[in-house]
Amino acid sequence: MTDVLLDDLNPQQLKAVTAPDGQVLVLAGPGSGKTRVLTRRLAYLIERQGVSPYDIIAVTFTNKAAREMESRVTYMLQRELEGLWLGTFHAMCARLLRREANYLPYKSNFVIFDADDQVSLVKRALHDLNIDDKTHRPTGVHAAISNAKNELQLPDDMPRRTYRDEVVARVYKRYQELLVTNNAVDFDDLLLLAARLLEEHPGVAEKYARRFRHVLVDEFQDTNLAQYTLLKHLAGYHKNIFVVGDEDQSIYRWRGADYRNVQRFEQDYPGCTKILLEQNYRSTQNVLDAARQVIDQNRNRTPKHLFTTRGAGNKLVQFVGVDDIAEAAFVVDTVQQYLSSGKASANDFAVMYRTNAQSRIVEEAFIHAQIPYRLIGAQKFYGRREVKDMIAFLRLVENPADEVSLLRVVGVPPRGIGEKSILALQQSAFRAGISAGEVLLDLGRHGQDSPYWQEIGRSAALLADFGTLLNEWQSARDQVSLVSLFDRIISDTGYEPYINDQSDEGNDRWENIQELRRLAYDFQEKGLTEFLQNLALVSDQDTIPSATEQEGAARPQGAVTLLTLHAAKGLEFGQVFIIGLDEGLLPHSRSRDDPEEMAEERRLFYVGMTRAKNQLYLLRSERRSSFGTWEYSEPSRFLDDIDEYLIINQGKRSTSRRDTRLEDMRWSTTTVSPSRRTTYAAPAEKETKYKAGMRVRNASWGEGVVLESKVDPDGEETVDVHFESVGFKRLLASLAKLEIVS
DNA sequence: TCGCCAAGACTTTTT
DNA sequence: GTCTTGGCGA
Repeated sequence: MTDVLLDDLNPQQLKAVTAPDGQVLVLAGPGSGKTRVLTRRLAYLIERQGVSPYDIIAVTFTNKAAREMESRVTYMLQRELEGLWLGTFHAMCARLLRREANYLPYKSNFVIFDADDQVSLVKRALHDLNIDDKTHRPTGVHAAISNAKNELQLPDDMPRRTYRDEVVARVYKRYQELLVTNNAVDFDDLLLLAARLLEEHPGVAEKYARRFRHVLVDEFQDTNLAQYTLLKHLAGYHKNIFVVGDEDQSIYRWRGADYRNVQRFEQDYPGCTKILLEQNYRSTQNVLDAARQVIDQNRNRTPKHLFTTRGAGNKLVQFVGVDDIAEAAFVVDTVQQYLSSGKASANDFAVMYRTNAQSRIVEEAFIHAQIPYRLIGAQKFYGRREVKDMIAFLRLVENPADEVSLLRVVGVPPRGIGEKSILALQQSAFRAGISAGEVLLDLGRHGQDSPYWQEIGRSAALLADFGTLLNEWQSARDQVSLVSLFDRIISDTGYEPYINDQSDEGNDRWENIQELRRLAYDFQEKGLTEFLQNLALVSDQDTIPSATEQEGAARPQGAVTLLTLHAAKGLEFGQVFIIGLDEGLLPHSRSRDDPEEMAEERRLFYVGMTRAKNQLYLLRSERRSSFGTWEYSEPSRFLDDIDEYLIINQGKRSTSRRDTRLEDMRWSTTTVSPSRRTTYAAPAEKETKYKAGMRVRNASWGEGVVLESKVDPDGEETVDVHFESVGFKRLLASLAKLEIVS
């Protein structure tokens, strides 16, 4: 009798999945089956313990994790999970707050402000308080407010030890007032308001605590105080809380995450069951050993001994480029070698870096080599101006009080409404004690009969026109589908000709609008409110296809993934390149003076290393371009922690800038054929450069014997070599840099 | 009111 | 080097 739910679990996993009621702390090393344990636990509770999905809440940090968990459990149990609360912390809090909005100064259809909105609101607050935004930069003040919120502090709770504190507290207060008038909450508010709601209204807290017989939490090490408090309340009655995490993978300290919540958990629940998952199913032992040598330098953690049955595997490869271009060239050449030998497909590779700025040079190198790649993060889609415009229109329809959105689109496309008109509108709204949006709607409805028409004066007609549009959209919202509303807005505003000037960029912008429209299509039934919430709470992170999605026929050859170390958490790749292992970059210079920050940099490196299944490449370069000049750096201190016997040093290579420029010129010609890929190739002679029996040397694999060499019609020479170190390899002569020994 | 141009800032990570 | 912001002229 087989048991699909439990049979394939190792003893520790089994113990976790089938743990009795109470508090369970699962410390799961990288690749130890953390997600599997969590999903099986959920399935186990429902299927074997007879717990109704309605009585369970499961929280994650990303939408992707939530989706994956849901689909796996649904598949496993072959049933829908009616009533289950499963989603990100932010989404679960939004759901709670919308339900309990009568306890809050918000209407239940509040909108969620993203980072940009938040900063512009801080700007507004600074302006209102006559504070100079040069000495107190909006982003900095916002960060301080955000930190306070993560610590559950309201303006009056904040310490005021310096003048700066004083300013921040005042701005925070004003900022919060503005949010209320906009009927908007920010990311941090979702957590803060939910936590405080439960704290201040025991009746509400009890309602949810009684309902949720089981609380499940993913990535527990990344919780902040607000989240921890929230969980405590949610699990306050039944006290069945199952958390999974790994202190060593806590990389969101700057967002308020406190890995010590793991220790706090043990103190708060002395009777909790603690389970360590140490068997790794992902990497080779060499990768694990190296990663352990790095992470063992950190203190205040539960030591783990990760092991695998996969064997030692290859050693790590280290490479030092003379500059960042050589560094990128090494990555691309190496990938190229794998691809042409057919040993791997492009989606087996990932290039990871500390800062987004590092991606550009790697991107260029991949473009030149014509290897498809996929860039994760860096605000690719949702940060686009046209996308934000459209979202702002929709948000305005949903919530006319949203002045940030109103100001964004009132003059888009230009319709004769400028600074003066806006000021008149705002003053009029202020006098009437209502929002600017409401004044606009009234102007639209009543035209010259509106009480505001007179006092606004000259621009009233233009404002009224826009108000009319807004009114029409609002009624369309209730009558037609979301996508129809979307189309209405575009045609009413003449948005298409405005952004699409038929240039490449214009078409690109229009494409983005179409993409957003496709997303709206998925919310035809759920409606505008849900759509907007989803837009606010998804990130580009969530666009990373999961392993199962990747295997689909959609991408036959796949693409190399380029992503930050932060974005890499939870993913795995056959071959991983970590670039920029320089002091100042990894660890980042901003972390130099703070031991806690430094420890986090180390964890970040650890997270990156443990993404590798088969091969890990560690790269740095002696100098890299920054702003236009060269910056020189020392090797990262983290490299010193890895024993030499685990590393093969590939030495240096000097792909000079001149080479790349030459490449540029070739690629800019009009025709691009696949054979052009071989620009590095030796002169097109039919004769092979390498002959069977020759002894050759290669920087990575040392010496070997040529077995066979052939030139294809493109002039590309393929050499088969048997190396003493690694055995048979098929190489492109143009890329392999083989040196003839005899 | 709008669009263009120049100066300045920017690079840590993001739900 | 590139993107954003702000100032100025039409």
